[in-house]
Amino acid sequence: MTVEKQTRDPEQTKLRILAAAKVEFAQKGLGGARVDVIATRAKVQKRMMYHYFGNKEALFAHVIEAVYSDFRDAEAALEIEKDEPIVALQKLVAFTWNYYVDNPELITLVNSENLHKAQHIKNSQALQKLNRRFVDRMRMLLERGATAGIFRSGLDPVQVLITLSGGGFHYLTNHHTGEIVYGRKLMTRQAQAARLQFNTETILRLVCTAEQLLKMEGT
Amino acid sequence: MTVEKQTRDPEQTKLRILAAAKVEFAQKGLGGARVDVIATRAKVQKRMMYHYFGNKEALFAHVIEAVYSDFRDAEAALEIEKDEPIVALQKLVAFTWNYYVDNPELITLVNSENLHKAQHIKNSQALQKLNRRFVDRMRMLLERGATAGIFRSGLDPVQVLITLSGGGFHYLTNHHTGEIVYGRKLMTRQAQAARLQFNTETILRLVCTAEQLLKMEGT
DNA sequence: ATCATAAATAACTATTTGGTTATTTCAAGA
DNA sequence: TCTTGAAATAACCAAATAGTTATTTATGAT
Repeated sequence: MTVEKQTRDPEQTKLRILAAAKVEFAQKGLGGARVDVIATRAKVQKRMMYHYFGNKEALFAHVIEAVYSDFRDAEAALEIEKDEPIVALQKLVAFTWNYYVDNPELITLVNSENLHKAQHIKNSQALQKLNRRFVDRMRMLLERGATAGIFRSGLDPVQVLITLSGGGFHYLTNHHTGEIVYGRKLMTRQAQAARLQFNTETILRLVCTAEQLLKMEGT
Repeated sequence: MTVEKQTRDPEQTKLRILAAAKVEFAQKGLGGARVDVIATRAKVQKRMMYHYFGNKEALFAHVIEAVYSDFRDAEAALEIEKDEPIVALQKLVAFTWNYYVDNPELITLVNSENLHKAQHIKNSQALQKLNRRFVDRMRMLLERGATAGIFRSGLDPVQVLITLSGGGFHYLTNHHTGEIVYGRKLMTRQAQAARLQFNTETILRLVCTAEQLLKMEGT
């Protein structure tokens, strides 16, 4: 029987630390997270975390940046510019919602980063570039729709994006207090499906012209 | 000159602790908040906090409950049932937005409570009662509008409320990362006014019938 | 083979932190 | 006015916590 020898693998070690940190930071926030817990969960000596990442906050910054950039990469892969405007919008709303549902850490991590005034990503050039393209994609989509006469013209892509993401993000991030405030379960399969549908409707009604809405109500 | 003698005032002491706790919890979250900081800021011996509130988490629970119930009280005082539906809705959107802007602690406290799965308010009867009435007010408003033929019928008041509050809450809670994501200032006076206007528009387009929207575009 | 370097381990520490013990002081009701 | 319970103070403590020092060990290049 082989004694478990300490195989050296810096890449794997870094990834394990990052993965464990993501879970811990997402669960407790930056302030509530414990480096010992991260080390234990990563099955790594705490010292290695300091070796590879410097300190707790720098580790947090790494996690945030990775999580954000994964999100944008996935969104870019949708290639909504290839769909007709309404379908593209529906796809984007659904994608955003499903991504939040499938990656609940994203939400609590973003909240934690905001509690700290976004100081950990403030100077990330990589994120700024990713995000500029993200806004541009929405701008172009809105322009295509307006040219086709189905979207209102003059819509601010940033406002639309905030409303679009907020319709999912806000629901999910506050679902615990929400269940008390609204007196109903919010995370059942049906409730989730209902929210996605409602949010899709909200965005379409926001973006489409009144004439287009009348036309669609017929179907 | 009078030596500052220790005047006894339990009510004032409790209020000072509560006020200091609200600031500290809002600023750092439950996990990041420090009881020593709260005591210092309240100009109170730390022991008094334990005397009146038991422990850190119980104090947090008190803060959350107070903040929530202040919010609902203020909303109830609007008496939107006295206005015609569209005006009532506009008032409610504006009130909600302005309340968030004027009480930024509310937002971070709610986020923190959600990170802890709402366990501190889970059993509050008082909040449940307040909130049931809150949902009822929206339900009645939607019914009034539908009867008048200006709102769509069959709208779920909970979905509308979540979208309405989310349009403000999400914008404000994530404005730090938002400024990086969207590459623009989000908290200038103009940006704030623009967001309120946009959110009002979003809710009206969501709730009004297409015919009503066409009619309103004329003006 | 050996050597230099980075990876991994183990034990330690200064400080912080939530919470407590022990004591004094005020003020209202008998 | 005296007494009693609550309000306030001060000093203390054990556990937790982020970060370090010191040392060993595997591995790839020479």
